[in-house]
Amino acid sequence: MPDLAAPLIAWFRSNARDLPWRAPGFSAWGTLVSEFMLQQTPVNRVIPHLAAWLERWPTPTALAGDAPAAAVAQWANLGYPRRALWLHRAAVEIRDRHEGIVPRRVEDLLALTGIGDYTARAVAVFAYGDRHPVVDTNTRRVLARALEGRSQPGAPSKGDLATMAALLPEDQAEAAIVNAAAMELGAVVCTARAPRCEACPIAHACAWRAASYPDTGDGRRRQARYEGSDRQARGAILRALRHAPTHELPEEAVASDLADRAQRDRAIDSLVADGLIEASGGTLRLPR
DNA sequence: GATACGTGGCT
DNA sequence: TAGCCAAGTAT
Repeated sequence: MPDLAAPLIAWFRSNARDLPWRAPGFSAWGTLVSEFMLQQTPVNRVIPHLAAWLERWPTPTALAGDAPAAAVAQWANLGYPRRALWLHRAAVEIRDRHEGIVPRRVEDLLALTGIGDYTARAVAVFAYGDRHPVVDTNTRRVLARALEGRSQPGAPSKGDLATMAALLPEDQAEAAIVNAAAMELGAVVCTARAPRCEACPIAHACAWRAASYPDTGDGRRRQARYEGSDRQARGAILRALRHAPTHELPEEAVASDLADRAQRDRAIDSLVADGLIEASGGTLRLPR
């Protein structure tokens, strides 16, 4: 296997974006919050929301002491609002089980609500400097191309972690950089749509390039249509509640513009089931 | 393992 | 413009 670590490290040292969570002294809590926000939301949309969030809640305990409603409202238009609820739950768990300190062990991080294989290792590596493989969608695409000669990765699997682990240098600090560099490369050079191979530090060792860029992107499912969907209806209801003075509104006033009554009721029921809203006496509100 | 889950920018 | 895409997780 070619040594990808050395060129990745060199490239990252001179090309890494100046992102807030890479600033020296950025807290583990800040890293955790940033990773929650970055779960499926683009970097540029996260940055201003992250700053506002940390100003309001500088510690897990501060967030845990506030109502879930405050978290869901502050989440604004970042998307997938259940992440706000999960982040609040994680803060409560950190306060109650870890004395208010973001845990360092992957096992403990995985036990927190809303944290999976990616986020647990991202916090352990980027906040605490420990040596673990960190694999996100960018890294999976980079590895699929460089090592397998495929244009897109296959389904996520535990094997991804083993593959990345095999590329990491022994040195802890360098291993962390390789993890970050693989993600960064996928985000800005080895992109899904129009990769900039002329700027790639590992192009010389890339199996996809050597194979003349075959299109192996078969079998990819299309994202469901959003316009007119139940998800859009949920979003409209939540947006109305976020903007309401006390985060509550009469059920009849919520999303009255939703033409499909059955769809509105479905959306309300599913939001209640998810814990994102509460319903009682004809009133809808964000969770207290 | 497939599916549900927001929102907005880009092509 | 309709579709693609974005630092995933839980069920």
